[in-house]
Amino acid sequence: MKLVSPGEAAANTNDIPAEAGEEFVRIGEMAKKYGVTLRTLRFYEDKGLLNPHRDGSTRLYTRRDKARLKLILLGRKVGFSLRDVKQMMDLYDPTGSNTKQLRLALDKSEKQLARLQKQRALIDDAIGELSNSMSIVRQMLSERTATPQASAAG
Amino acid sequence: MKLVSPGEAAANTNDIPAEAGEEFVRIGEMAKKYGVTLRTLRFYEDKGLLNPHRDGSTRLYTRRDKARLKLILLGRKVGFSLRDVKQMMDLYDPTGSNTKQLRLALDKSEKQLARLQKQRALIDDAIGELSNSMSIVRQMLSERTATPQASAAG
DNA sequence: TATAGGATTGACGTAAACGTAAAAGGTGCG
DNA sequence: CGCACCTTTTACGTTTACGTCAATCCTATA
Repeated sequence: MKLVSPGEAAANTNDIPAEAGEEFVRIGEMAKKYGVTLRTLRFYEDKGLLNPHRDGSTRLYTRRDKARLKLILLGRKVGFSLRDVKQMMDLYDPTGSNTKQLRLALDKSEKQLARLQKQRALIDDAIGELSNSMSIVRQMLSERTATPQASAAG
Repeated sequence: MKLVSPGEAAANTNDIPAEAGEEFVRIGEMAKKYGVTLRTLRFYEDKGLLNPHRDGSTRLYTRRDKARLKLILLGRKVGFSLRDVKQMMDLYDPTGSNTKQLRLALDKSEKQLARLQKQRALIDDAIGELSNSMSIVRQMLSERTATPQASAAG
């Protein structure tokens, strides 16, 4: 059932050669492993962020895809758009020093950091205003609740 | 040109009676005054958040509309959706104590406060991860930049 | 063989808050 | 008179990251 059943790697209908460490997983497992939906994985592929192999029409993900997905998820976590992530990933060259990629990443990161800090400021601001309003509302409510003492009760 | 020109309120083509304090402004002024676009004001009206009077087809905003708009903008600032804002506003009753309205507002505010705090936590998290990644990238870049010392320069 | 469980592609739907274009009417000024 | 400027309504477009069918296919299993 599972292509990467723990310990066994033979007697499979598919022709996938279990060449030392070449572990393929299908979309369902991949999704569970990283806590995303199938739709998400297909979407990322559609956007050019992933490029799983195919067995016929079935997607097969290798550890390369896993590494890429990890990067995507990290990128999303820190607030990059998928476009940004793709732009950075597209610069990756396994044969070079990737200086350009690193510089772009650093550049984008600095900007993103600034955005995050601004966002935090906005949120702090909002929290302040909201707390303020809440205390006022509480005040108004307590006035409506605790005054039947002076006026005629009822 | 302006319906509420400073000091003068007569000699106007429109039949708007300048009855003590009843100041009407048209959409353009209203927009400038609160830093929103015309589209925004029409949109809010379409969503039932505003109900300006009409002179024929021309919208005329009174201070009541201004008060409502202020509330809307405050709501948006603290992160409420327009639906939330409307829901709270719709409970307003000028003849009652508005206890229900206040309770709803307080309830929504508590939830929103929780959301904001969660958001802040996420952002702090993101800032942490991002800073982390950045220092790593900087490290990698400095290794690529500062090593022509050992290898042949170039 | 029937059935359940995965997998595929395609394509419309969703959320929020407007942006923007189009086509037209009203108004004051020179 | 004519033009600039403001306003109107209608309605599709934008953004981002998927959700949610729908129809179909393949495969392992009882």
